[in-house]
Amino acid sequence: MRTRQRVTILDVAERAGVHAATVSRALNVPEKVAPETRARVEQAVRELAFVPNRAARGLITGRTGNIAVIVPDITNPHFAKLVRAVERTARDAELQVLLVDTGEHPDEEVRAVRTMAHDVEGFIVVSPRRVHRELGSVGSRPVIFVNRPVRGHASVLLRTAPAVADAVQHLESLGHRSLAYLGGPRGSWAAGERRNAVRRSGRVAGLHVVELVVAEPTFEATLDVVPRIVDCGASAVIAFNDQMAFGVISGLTGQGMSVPGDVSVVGFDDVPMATMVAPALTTISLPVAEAGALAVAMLSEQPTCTELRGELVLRHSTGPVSHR
Amino acid sequence: MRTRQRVTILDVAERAGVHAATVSRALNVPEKVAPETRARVEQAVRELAFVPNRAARGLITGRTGNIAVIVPDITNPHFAKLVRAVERTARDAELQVLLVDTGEHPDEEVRAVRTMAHDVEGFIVVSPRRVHRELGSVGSRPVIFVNRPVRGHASVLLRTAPAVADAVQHLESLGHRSLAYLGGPRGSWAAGERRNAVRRSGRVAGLHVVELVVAEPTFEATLDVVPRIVDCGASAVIAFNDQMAFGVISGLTGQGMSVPGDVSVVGFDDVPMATMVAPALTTISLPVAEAGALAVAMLSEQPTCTELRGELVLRHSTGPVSHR
DNA sequence: ATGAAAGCGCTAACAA
DNA sequence: TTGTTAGCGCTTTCAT
Repeated sequence: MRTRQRVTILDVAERAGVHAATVSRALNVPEKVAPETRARVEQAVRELAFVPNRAARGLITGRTGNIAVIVPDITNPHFAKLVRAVERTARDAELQVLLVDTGEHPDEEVRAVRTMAHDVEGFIVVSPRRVHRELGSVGSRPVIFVNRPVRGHASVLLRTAPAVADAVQHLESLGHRSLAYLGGPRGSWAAGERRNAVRRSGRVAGLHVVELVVAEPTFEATLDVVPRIVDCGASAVIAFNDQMAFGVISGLTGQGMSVPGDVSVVGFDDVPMATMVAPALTTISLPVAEAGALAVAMLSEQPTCTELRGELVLRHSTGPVSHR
Repeated sequence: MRTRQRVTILDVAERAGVHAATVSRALNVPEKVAPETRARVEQAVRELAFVPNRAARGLITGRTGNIAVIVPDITNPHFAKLVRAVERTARDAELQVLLVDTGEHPDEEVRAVRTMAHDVEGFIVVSPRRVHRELGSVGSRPVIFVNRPVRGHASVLLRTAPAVADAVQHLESLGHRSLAYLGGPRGSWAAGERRNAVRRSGRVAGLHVVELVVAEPTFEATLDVVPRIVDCGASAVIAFNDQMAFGVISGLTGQGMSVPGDVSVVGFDDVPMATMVAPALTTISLPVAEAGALAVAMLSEQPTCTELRGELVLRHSTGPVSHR
């Protein structure tokens, strides 16, 4: 027992004394309707508080007015920031956004793209891990990948190499000669890019770089690896993300060491908490909001691969090397 | 130039050698179609990877398969957690979720409810601030309010009174006699509920309670108010949320005071960072995920007002009063 | 148990 | 410039 829509284009047409098609034109191609008629239609629309049914419109035009954004975990401030930018930009373009949180589960991405293909004009997929090969080819809808280059598809990449070079340079100038790098998850494009950047910059700056593997890119998992940082004798640490950097600081201070007194720490992302902890975190800030806005814009353009770059933000978790 | 949908119910019908109506039945009311026919249809569906067009279906049934969730700021971990629960629960019910981030802007709520009424089966509105009176009455779609009771509408409320009583009791037993309460935003239901709870519990426990007003419920704004905490001589602080509690800790330690050595601090929400800071934050944890799941379920029920309760989580930002 | 036909609300050819 | 008509993909009476 469905209730019919309250006010349709026919009601507006009747009230304005014109045909439904004229109402449609007045709304979509106003320049093709006489000013006077248009005014009558517009008034009727206002009086009846008419809102066009997007589903009906989409059925014939193929344009649904929706886009989908697929993220691994909306609870992560990094992704939340991106989604926020996407939503804002989309709204300005009169698009609605469907959110999918995959819970880091790649299969869920495929399912979502499959089932939502009819309902959206495009997908923005943030998929740190390797994507299902099927993903790109499902449906005729454009897919923009964030931080993941995919052959034949558009993507926006957040490059950190220059900022990493700055960070390493910064540490070198503070007298550090040995650096530990805590890597990100295997298969993550960002993890690869950052690792390469650290290696290369370390070589250029003449620093000794020790790479440490962490089970998960989380605060807790990082705690476990802190003893190994101490063992390897590095006086500075770069961590794959801010949560991990917090873990390093927490673990170190828990052992009676001081940051940046004994060890300097650098993160990636610049999450809000970076300014709230003591010491405030030196980190590489990523233009996530720009990336989100850009992704929405790219939905209606030729597929390209665009790059944005992060930058080093100096705060108080880095300082001169200690000579003990 | 629209591209027609690749595979429609007609394609399936043709392949299965039946009428489109039969395919529709096989999919929606399988018991009304012969087992053998059903099997043929199901196979055709699989072979063609047919996915029904929800817009077309919704046009006739009135059920769009979408719900909308409206939050003030997805970037806030508190709301992100709720949205995540909503999305998960919705997916299990084969619903898609449209996300709206109002940026704390009440007008945006009204706009969203207006324009999306056709596209969704219901709204979940998280609106700490007072809602536009118009909001509830727009459209025939159900609206579930989170942390905001609205006459004639369903809501799910997160009660903290019992947990607050526990917290105050806890502080009292640690020897505290004077307590500062940092309130939340005016007009927020949660702010009112928490303030009343603190007042009442303070009275019951025989504590002196000083209420302090903070311009915004943020880390930065809280920093400004820290001197007044020190002035009023309270040995314990309860803050409206965890960000503010972090601000108190940061401001206090910045002045050379220690937490919990000199002052004990309690927050609300139990955001992930609560366990990552030093000292780990004693806070009142809210069942946000449950609230989100419940809200989705309530969408298809009679409007009621359900209450969930938070609970005190003891960590290390509270301790015995110092006698100096 | 299945088919035929109408129609949800809207847009887009084509006429007038 | 406006009206007429057809039809997007699907469900749902009503027949059979």
